[in-house]
Amino acid sequence: MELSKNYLPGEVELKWYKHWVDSGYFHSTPNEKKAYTVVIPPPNVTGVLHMGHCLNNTIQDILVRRARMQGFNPCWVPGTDHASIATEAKVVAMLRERGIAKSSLTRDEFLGYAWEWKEKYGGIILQQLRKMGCSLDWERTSFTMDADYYESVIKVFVDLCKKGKIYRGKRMINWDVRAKTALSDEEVIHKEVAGKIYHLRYKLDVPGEEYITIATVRPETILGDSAICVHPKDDRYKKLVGQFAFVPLINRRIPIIADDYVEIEFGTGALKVTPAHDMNDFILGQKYNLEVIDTMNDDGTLSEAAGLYIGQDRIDVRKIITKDLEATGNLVKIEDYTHQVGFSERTDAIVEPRLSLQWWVDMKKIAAPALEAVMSDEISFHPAKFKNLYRHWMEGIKDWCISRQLWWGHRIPAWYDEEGNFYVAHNEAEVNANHPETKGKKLTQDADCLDTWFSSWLWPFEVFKGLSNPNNAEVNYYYPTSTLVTAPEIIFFWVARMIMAGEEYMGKIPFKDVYFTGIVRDKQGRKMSKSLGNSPDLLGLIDQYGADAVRFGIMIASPAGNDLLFDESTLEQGRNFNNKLWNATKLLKMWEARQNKDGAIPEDAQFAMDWFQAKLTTTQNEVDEMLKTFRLSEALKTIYGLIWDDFCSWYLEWIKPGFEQPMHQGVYEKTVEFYDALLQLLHPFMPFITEEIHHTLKTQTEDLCVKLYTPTSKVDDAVLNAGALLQNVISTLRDARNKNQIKPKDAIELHIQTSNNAPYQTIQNILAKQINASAIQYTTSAIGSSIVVALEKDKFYIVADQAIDTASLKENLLKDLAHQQGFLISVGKKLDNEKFVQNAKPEVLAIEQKKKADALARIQTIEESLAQLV
RNA sequence: GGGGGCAUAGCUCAGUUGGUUUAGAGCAUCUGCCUUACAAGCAGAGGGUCCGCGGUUCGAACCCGUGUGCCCCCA
Repeated sequence: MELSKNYLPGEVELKWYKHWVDSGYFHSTPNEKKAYTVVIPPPNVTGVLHMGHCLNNTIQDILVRRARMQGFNPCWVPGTDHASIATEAKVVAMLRERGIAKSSLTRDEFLGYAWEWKEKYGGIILQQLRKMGCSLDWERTSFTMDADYYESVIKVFVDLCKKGKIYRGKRMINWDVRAKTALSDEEVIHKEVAGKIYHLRYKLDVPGEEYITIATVRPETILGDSAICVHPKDDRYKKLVGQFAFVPLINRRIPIIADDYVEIEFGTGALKVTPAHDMNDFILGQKYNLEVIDTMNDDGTLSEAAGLYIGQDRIDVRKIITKDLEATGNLVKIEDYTHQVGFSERTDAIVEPRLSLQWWVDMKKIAAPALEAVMSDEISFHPAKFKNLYRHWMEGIKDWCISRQLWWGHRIPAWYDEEGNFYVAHNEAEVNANHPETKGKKLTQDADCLDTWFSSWLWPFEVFKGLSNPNNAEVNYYYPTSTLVTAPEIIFFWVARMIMAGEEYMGKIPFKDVYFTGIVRDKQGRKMSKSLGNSPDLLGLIDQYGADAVRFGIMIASPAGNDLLFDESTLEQGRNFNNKLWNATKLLKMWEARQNKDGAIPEDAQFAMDWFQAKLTTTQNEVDEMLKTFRLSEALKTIYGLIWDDFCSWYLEWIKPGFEQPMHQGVYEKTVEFYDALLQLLHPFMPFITEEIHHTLKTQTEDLCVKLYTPTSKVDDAVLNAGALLQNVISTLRDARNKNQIKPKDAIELHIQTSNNAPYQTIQNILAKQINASAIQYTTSAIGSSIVVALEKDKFYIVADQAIDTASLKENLLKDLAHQQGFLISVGKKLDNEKFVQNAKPEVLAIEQKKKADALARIQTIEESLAQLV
């Protein structure tokens, strides 16, 4: 079979993914093996694959594939989140394009369109995950609005109400005037905005005093003012406290109060208090029992209560009222002022603080066990630094507003009678049963839906129907899950709440390890986002480089818990690595055709094999350890180095036969075995190419995907050291050749001066091949007209048909000498220090003494070499 | 304003309870090679005030304090 010049990923990837799925390798059912469960952080049903997903799911796939090869029964559950706000926005936009206004539809009609949209466009992302090679169990795809799942969400709501952990309350909330919904704090994005601060004077109802001047960034809200507040220690205003002033334009008489909340230095030191439209003012209003005047409608226009500008948008009103205030002489001045403004994460509308009757989860009542689980390391965070962040948030936790003014989602199971009483139950019949007085009365269900996170917090157990079908065999087998892989930005939205729900409903934590990925940023360190347009087209990249190369590129640059700056050059590196693997395969296939069964395995090849076996085992153990501690990026780097440097650059060159010479069968077969072991180690990271080469090398009885990885035995350190010596000698002599401008094609003669020939004799054939030496001899004295190189305690003389550059040779030796002498001094300082000798551990002392002896020996070798040069 | 994190080579990062050579890797750079798997390659090299200052210690990239700069979360 002729292999192509370069590796071509396209067809290979399609072929193997289909084969894996058809073979049922990704499907899991409970069995006698140990489960390794991962639930995917469900992407929004509206989502398309981006770099964040790519990183996140590559990591999960690495863990899951590794577990599969280690003999676990892995189950990686796919699914999507109904994403109430995002999906509803998409559907509204689609309807608008068709000329249909949401307001013209009934709830059921709208939901009809929404489901239609979901079936047609939703979940594209799940198809895209297949392209990446993700070994998800596709027979278990879940959706947060599946019928059972929906029931469970309702059940949890009713249950928490019964337990008094959900309440209904009027609170200041973040209002999205475009989506006409409340937002949780986490859905508000604060941005710095260049605005203005307006100084306005209010006429005083005090004889002899004319005005008091306040400073505000929101002049349009003065119509809702119900007080002016100053600091009690502010001498400028002391005499005014307890007096009254008039709100300009409408002449409402409001009190002047004092509270140390006010900053004396800020603005004029006098604050207008608008309890209905500012979080802090609301708190002040409650404290001083001030009137709450809600001057805004739910669409951001001014309400009847404002008295003026009714029906006009608050942003337009700001301009108009400024002019009117100027006309009446109430405007003192306008200054530039930069401040934080909240924007809706979904609609980008300026968020308005607004009073509203909403449903809340009393977080203090459910947070304690979830905090304890993480602080006691029952759940481990990787990296651990996120523990602090988590503790801080959990200790200062605030109640969770869970109602959203949307139709797409889980409708709140509360019914109101005409007197405004409300009843929570699974359905209307249950309301009637529990409250006989409601029979025959007209009941109306709450129009709102629950926050999306109120359903996704059940994900780790409800994907196994842990709540809709309690104690079923699957949830008992798969729950708690093993590892959660997610972005640190949703530690509070999702991770913390899943832990709470797990404790509350399963009585068990939902996962043992949480691996926080970094955030994917562009080369300039900016977060990837649609608006910046700096998010690359992932499927295009997969087409261009291959899925394995994309996986490689994103993992190699991805230190645990640190953000990664995405740069396409790492994908190129991944593609080059594919090609390297492919070319090594081509080399082996060439050797396969030229085997020789006669005689024993040559001594130098045997040495190379022993060395690589030891190297492989050592590295396998290192990689095991790294993966156990979630250092995935380091593990990949280690495997990359093992394959490229140790296997390809050293080992294959060492066993390479002369031109068109055969290779001993024993060597060939062992080499194929080595390569297969390397492919297995790499498989979780780069599944496609490894599977392909696994089958190209020879006829296999099983697929690499499910081949069990067996832990390896002990390592022979002596052979590792011998290999390191050989590498060191080769590199040093190649450097000497280079520096003396000996052409690669020109052969040299090498004379070694050493007190112990033995270590060199086993490796001398390889050495000769690697430095292009026609002969290697041993000598007890200096060789004239040669290039001398000092290494350890030994000297090497290179004889070549080449003028010797004594000057550069001398320079190199002197440089080395200076280094060794400097080193000797630093070691000497320690050893001459009595306190060091007294206090240091014996093994540390021994090391220092050996360092000193080695340095002295090396200095002697170098000095002798220098002497010979003159 | 409150909290958390980071600072090591041009870039991205390792550096595992303070001592295994006056700090390592990959990428990038430079030099020489179209050497019979691979120029998407091979061989080799150069490159660092471990952010500044102070302290603890026989010994600090590592521990403590402080300053500076950057990032994130919350208000």
